[in-house]
Amino acid sequence: MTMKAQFDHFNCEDCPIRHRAVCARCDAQELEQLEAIKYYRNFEAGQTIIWSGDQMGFVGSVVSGIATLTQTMEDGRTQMVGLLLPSDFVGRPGRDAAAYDVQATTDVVMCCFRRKPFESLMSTTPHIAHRLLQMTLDELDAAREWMLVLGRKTAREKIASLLSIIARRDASISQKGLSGPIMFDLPLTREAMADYLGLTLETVSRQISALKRDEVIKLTGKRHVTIPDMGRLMEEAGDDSDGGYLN
Amino acid sequence: MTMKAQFDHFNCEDCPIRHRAVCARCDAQELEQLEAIKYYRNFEAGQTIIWSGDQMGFVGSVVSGIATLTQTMEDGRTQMVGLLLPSDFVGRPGRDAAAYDVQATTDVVMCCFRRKPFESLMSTTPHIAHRLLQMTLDELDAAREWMLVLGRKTAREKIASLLSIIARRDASISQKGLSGPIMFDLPLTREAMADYLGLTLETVSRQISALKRDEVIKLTGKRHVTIPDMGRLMEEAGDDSDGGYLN
DNA sequence: CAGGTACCTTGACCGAGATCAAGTGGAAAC
DNA sequence: GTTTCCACTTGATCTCGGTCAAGGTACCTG
Repeated sequence: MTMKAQFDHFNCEDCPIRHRAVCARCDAQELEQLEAIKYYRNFEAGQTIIWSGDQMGFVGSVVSGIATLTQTMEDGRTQMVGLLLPSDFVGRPGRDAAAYDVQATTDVVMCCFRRKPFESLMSTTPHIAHRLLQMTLDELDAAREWMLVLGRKTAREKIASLLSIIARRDASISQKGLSGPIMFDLPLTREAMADYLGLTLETVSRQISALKRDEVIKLTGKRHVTIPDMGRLMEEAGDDSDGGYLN
Repeated sequence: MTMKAQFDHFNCEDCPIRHRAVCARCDAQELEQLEAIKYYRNFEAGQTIIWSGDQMGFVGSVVSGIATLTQTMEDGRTQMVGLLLPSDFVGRPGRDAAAYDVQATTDVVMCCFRRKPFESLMSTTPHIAHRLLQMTLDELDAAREWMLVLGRKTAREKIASLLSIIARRDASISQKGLSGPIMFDLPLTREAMADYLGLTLETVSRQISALKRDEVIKLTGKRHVTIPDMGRLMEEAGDDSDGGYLN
């Protein structure tokens, strides 16, 4: 309920995702054109932002909060296919109907662009199309890394992989680096983690307990995680722990 | 050994993937610029086209044959993360080192573009960038469908899903439609199917035998498949069998 | 404070798919 | 023709993670 009004409108110049979102490369004049077709929408934790199959009147960016992309089979089995963080893009230009459910896992603010005007803007300003291509290629890489997790990793490795992804993302946002202990809050319930990793929530819970018992992680409450040794966690994830590159 | 010379060079105008590849939208003048930086390369079945980590001097399109994108863990577990068919794009503009292994599963002809010139061409001709965005978005959708298969489907459903993907692709290339029996040759070994689906080759073999026993498919030899009833197969895959849309 | 609810943990048991092992079939090689 | 090899099949057994079930904990609300 609090502080929502501040998002009813603000300038692109002051936008917290200005330098990472689909508009990152736009110049002042292009931003102006975007401003003309944009509007903000707020969603509460748990709310469904888009239902699969819905007509898409808009595309847009996550400004703050975390949302999930999920696919559901007729019998109810669900698989998360995307985790949307601030600056991530929602929707597909040129597509009428949504292909996935989009749900807010925390309170979410979205910067929406009316779809048709956005599409024509895209065809005239290469900066937007080019940035969107770059972001889509990154997402494709992430999806492929995730496929290895889903197809070939054990439950323990899956949990360790998820934790290391979240840890790296947090480190990259907060600019803290990966040496020394890392702390963060899990933005997902056990069930959402299970849907992410192709597991059941019971298995997620058991493996988190096991990693805690083995001192790979520390837990404060149920959501606050401390990682004393990032290298150790990455070994558990089955990843090359040779430092690696920070995106 | 036979008939390779014909691919040493031919005109883009006569190219079998002219209307589907990254160059699909290019006009005559743009094609000319592409011609100047392109060359053909032939690979034999089983050959590795690109090793993960290699410097990428080129990007390109599969002209004919089938290749796979795979990721491998240190202990040897491998997961296929992409199946490359004629017209599919290989490589990522702007990236120096290959992220995945690319292997030819049949004899493959590639149309390669030297990377640096291709990148600068891309920034001047929106037709290429736009087509690449479209293809990347399609690949991302395919990857997400695949994530549902890997994370939530049973072994039997996985096999049925793979067969239905191949069947639909063949139908779309040969323009035969999906009513009536469908026939095709499996382009993958049991092991490659296992790597695709996150299974072992033994499980793949058993499930194929089971689908044959239950008359969902017919086998002639080990590779030639006949699908008497596509709706039945899609039920087995756990997909909505409501006809669906053909891409 | 009691009661409810949402989220999480833990235990007991079970089964789908992995693992280990042996055998088959067909095509190329000698 | 037989040897070899590779892709594949099938069987026996094991195990990881799923299923079912019973609490536990923190935070609401009345």
